Amino acid sequence: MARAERERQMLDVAKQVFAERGYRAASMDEIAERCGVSKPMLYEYFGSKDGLLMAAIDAAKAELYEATSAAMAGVADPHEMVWRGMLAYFEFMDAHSRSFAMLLQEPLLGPATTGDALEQARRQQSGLIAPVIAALAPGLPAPAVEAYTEIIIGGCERLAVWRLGDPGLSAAEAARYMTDFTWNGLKDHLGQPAPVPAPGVPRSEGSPVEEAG
Amino acid sequence: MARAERERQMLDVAKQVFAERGYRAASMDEIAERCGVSKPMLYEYFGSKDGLLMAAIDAAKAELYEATSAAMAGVADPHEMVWRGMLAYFEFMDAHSRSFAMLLQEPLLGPATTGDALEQARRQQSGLIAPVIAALAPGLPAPAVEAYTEIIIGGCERLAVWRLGDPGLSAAEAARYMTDFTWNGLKDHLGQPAPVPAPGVPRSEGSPVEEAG
DNA sequence: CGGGTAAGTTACCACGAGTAGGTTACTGCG
DNA sequence: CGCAGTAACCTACTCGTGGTAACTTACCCG
Repeated sequence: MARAERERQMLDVAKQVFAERGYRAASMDEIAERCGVSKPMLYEYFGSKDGLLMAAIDAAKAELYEATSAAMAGVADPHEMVWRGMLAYFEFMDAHSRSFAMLLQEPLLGPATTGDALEQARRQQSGLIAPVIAALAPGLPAPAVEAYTEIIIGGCERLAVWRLGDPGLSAAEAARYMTDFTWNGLKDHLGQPAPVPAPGVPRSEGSPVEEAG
Repeated sequence: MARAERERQMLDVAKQVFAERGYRAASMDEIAERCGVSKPMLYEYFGSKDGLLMAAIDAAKAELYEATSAAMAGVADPHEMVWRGMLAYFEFMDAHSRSFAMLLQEPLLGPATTGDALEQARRQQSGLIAPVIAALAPGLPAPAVEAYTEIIIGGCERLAVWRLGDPGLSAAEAARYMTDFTWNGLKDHLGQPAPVPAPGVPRSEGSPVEEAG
């Protein structure tokens, strides 16, 4: 089998196995076996288990970037642009939930480089978002633009992960909440301040500080 | 040495080693050695490497909860309350950056359960935030409150991680951006829509889709 | 002193990442 | 045709590290 073809096949199988088992529990032996190939071939093509993961992330990153930027391209109204981008983002997460759940949800494993790879993906997203914000709020200083961009990205990620465990929120609804919050914050919803229950007091489920041990 | 004392010592050493090496690269042998104890003792006390990590996370979680809830307790004004909570959060991250960087930044490792543990920590935070939002915006439907809460948590995390690589943003500034964004979104900053550069066109660093291979 | 228990140890196993070195098979060339 | 070179590929191994079984010491209590 030709190199390019094998490489593609290996990547597909790897993505699948990683999604099924999680990165750590996935074994190179299994991936190799499912490819109908022996382990050293994987190392020939990807160098290491981390390398294989990185390649999978890079591929996903490219797909995500393509999906979101395509959705935003050619839209004139910035409000609409953000909406389209957000919607594309959440729909992409729906379509690839299995693999992205692994990336965003299961924390900590990583090859140190994995974090960097995800960080790169975020930089791509911030490259899409920041210009829109800057264009919308010309008076906003650059650091604020950057900070808001990060906040938006974090909000998107969190909402995406949260949605994995709660099927009651469609991609469109998530995108709507996100855009709404981005534009208005809480401002549009403010009523007269009601009393806020004091934190730190034991609640019905018991104090969370205690339940740790 | 008494059990409680040993346990505490082991936890301290483990946190340190995890922070130094990262979870994956940290070996149980090294942790044991640095404790001046043999490996099976670690297993006696924590069951597994994951268990040890979980214990460390639980401890950090409790500390974080305590710090933020203490900062918010006894404050009457909700606006002020959010500000205090955010500030406490970012200051906590400053103080514990090494360990929390590992938790939030390095993605993927995990024991499947680690993700759950972090999720629990987020639930604690959402337990602090959601009531404030609900109190502030009495008309806001519950699902929206939940969604906004997640967005805020995600924004905080992202900003915290981002700050790790960019020392130019103080905890107070981060907290200010976060509260400002939470209250106003972009609304307060909107100018007349300027033209937004179209996404998807190659930029100076080259197309990110290409740079993957 | 003797028994029970809790802290602690050595010496091991299993499993999975990564590698050395050899084998097949196809291509191009005299 | 026969031979060299090369590229895909495999068997069989090493080694680090998580995890465990079985034994040893030391203390407390009657």
